[in-house]
Amino acid sequence: MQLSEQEQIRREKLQTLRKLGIEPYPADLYPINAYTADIQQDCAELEPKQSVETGKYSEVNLAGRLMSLRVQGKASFADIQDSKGRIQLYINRDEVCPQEDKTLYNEVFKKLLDIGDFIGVKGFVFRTGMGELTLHVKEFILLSKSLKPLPLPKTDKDGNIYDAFTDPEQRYRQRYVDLVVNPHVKDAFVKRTKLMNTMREYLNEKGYLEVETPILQPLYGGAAARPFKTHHNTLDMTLYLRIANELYLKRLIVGGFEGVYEFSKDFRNEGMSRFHNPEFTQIELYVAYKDYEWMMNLVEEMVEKIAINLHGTTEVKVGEHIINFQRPWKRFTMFEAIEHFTQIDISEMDEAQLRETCQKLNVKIDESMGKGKLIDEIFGEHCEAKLIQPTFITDYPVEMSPLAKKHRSKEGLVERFEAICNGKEICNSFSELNDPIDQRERFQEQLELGKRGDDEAMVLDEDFLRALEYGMPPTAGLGIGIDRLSMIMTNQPSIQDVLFFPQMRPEKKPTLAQEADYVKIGVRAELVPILQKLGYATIEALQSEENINKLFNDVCGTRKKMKLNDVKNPTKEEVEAWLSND
RNA sequence: GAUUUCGUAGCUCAGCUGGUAGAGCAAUACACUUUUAAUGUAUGGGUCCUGGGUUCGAACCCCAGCGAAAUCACCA
Repeated sequence: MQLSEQEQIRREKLQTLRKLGIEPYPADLYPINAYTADIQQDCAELEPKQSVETGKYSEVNLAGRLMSLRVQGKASFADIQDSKGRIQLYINRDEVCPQEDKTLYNEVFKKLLDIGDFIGVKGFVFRTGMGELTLHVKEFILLSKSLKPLPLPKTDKDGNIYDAFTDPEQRYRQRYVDLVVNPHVKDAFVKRTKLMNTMREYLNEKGYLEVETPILQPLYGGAAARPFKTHHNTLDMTLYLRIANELYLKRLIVGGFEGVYEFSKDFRNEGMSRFHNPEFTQIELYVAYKDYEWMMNLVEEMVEKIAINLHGTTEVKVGEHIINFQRPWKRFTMFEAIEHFTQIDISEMDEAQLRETCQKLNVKIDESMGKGKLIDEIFGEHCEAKLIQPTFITDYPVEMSPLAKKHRSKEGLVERFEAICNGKEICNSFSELNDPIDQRERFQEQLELGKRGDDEAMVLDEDFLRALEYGMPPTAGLGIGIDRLSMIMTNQPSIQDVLFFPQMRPEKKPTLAQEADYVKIGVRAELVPILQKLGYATIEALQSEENINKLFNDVCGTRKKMKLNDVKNPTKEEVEAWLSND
């Protein structure tokens, strides 16, 4: 691998440090007694030019990454960044080097440290004449040397950011760098975890059990989606990565648990977009003896609580909108919503009339779509995006909800709701179908849809039906997309901003030849850097060079250019030998 | 999967009509004891994404490929 000039310089510094008897990667632990953010908070009242003389902040031990270095002769300023924030350091030559020998300051600090290095510092807190809260350093130690330069955004006093590290590809591929140089990125992830913790606490308090169910499933089910397929060697059988855990959690309700939930990584083999990652997280919750009306109240309460825990208020800014999660949320039946946005009442229509309506409304349809799918398309096309404030949509057509219980009073519908927020579904819930005979028929209808060409139709799960036949109590079920909800709660426009490591195409690695590969065809090891410099990164590239004279001249010229005076030029016969293929 | 846009130094980006590759930050050297986007002076740093083509000459025009983003389709 060709190193950039800056990377080479840092490697040389590494050697110089070792020569000075300083280990750049020491093994000992480093004791810490304070964090930058706490100092900023606790010493906010300190006046300019005043120091903390007693207590914790008169003897601070901090550790973190060096993020800025402003050398000013015998004194220097630097910024250190730890897990909680940043603080300025003041380093005076004669204080860190009280003896004659000033190497530690002049050489180690000024020349051998780089931005990105981890250091530990000891000192006291004071405020400079310029008003900056600062740690006056008495001692420092290198904890870990950084060999690659960080992309370094700068912020001026008005808060304008320059040279920000913004390229999405690099940010997602090298999230570690993104997190170091873009502090707000960290914030979104902290909020995401807080969101999940809020849910967990809320559900635990109600006495529901957090459980784990299989990710590798012999039959995938519980949702309409294409799965990932894998293979188990010993059993010699196909397994699927789960697309949902619904059917397993319901088996647990059959088994006698009153409430179970799982934060479940699910996998769907479909397109990617800023709303879709192949693996994503859902929470699913099932509670016995409840119905979907009850579940709606739970969702409202839980999500309102999340907003308050994360933001201290029910109002959350999302893009252009302020979304208010305060209870109660608006409720629409699906037919009401469609009528509200299109002025068309479709509640009494048959399939043919629905097709006609779709055409009138410019909704794209195809032959495989049944009645339920048609209604869903109209809703998706004309209603969903317009629902910004959290809204419950209730009572879905039975055809698109094969696991939901038939509506207690409305023919052709099921007891199901979704919560829509910022134009996107954030949860899906229903009174669970617990009539095993009805459930079998619904699976069979799915098989029919599959035959009509719907490649996301569900498969029939005999074991699940057997479980239902033993009896499942009336149950309310819920699924909430954690990633989607996190996007809203942290005001991020893309799912990749709430996933640490979003799925990406593999980085293309040019298959660079190793030194040994060059040596194998007769190149002296000391000449390898020259060939790499010339751009012959692979043996093939080298051997496909037809002009021996040119190669010979280039090598000799480059040797001179790189000032490799100790390296002997190859003879022309030598060069010729590299290119002969044997 | 389709369309559009983008790919130039470690980072952010200029680069005119095709004519020797540029800036700021970062790096290196020197100066500087409270600076803060520190400053001043000097220096080094490039597979212009890859491969073809057109041309006397390509970062620039054409074709193909790779990667990314946005929009759309499928989906949560």
